[in-house]
Amino acid sequence: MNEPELTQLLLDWSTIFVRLSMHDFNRFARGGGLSLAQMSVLMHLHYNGPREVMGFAELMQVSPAGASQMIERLVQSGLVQRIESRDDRRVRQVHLTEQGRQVVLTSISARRQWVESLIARLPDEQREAVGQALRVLIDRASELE
Amino acid sequence: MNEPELTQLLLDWSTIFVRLSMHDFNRFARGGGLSLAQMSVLMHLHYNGPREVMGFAELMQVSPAGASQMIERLVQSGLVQRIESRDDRRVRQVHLTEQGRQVVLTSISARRQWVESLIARLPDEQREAVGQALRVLIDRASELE
DNA sequence: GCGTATATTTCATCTAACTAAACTATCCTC
DNA sequence: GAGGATAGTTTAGTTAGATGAAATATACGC
Repeated sequence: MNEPELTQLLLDWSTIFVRLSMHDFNRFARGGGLSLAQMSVLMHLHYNGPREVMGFAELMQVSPAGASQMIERLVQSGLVQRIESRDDRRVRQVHLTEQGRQVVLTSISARRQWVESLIARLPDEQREAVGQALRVLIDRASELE
Repeated sequence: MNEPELTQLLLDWSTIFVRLSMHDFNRFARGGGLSLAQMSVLMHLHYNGPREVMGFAELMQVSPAGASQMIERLVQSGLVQRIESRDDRRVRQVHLTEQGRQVVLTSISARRQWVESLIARLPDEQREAVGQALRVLIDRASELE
């Protein structure tokens, strides 16, 4: 199998994944009283770890003022907390609170459900191969950045 | 390999995928002058096809009024168009315009880039197995809904 | 120490996004 | 064809999200 074919297969899979995931994302964000932008911040914190306020400004392509206020609203809601950096006291690291983490995990658990039911449909004789393939992808992806 | 192990592997891969994709999403949305909510609508249209205004209200968990206004702003920007349904003249199907489609494709092309560079890192002897595994996942996933 | 650069916040202000309620147009049922 | 249900829009009013400009606190270079 050549590279373009393989690339296309992985993109096809990505399409399916995005289609299934996006619905959950909207549902849990708004269902929990959060805007998409707020949920996006929480997801970033979950997947990429704590980040400075300026980091969010760059990440979300907004002004420092905008980022500061976005974080402030999330602090007010009890979903994140700001922790002063010891190295540089101008900087504040934004962390998920336990409550914030729960919001993210609830949303992600919806994904777990469809992933489980997908795995359950795999024929026994193909499980080993799928497992190996996923391991390879995960290993190689970790070298990407 | 048992189901829980396999589920975990697929979730691990999902985590990597989301982490890599989310950055592009923010960057292209705001870089193109769109809010996350607007980009989300365009993505939905791309991945799931045309949809009625009421469909968006349910999907995004907003009131019919909110959905109507959101679509109106996108129409004003030239990214989507409303087409009256022939069957039921109360209904208007929302479609991507060519311009809207380009916005989505530009954002998605960022993913193509990292997918290509990931595939390029796969050892030759594992390509066949990865290709097979992806085909299996894609086939089974299409049975999910 | 002094001047400059950086991280963040605050303020005034504008637009986006949302809701409830009232309204229009169309469909469906009996 | 009258009455009620459904799809969507409009309006008035609220909150979130954005900006630029000014303020504060801290760090860094010389």
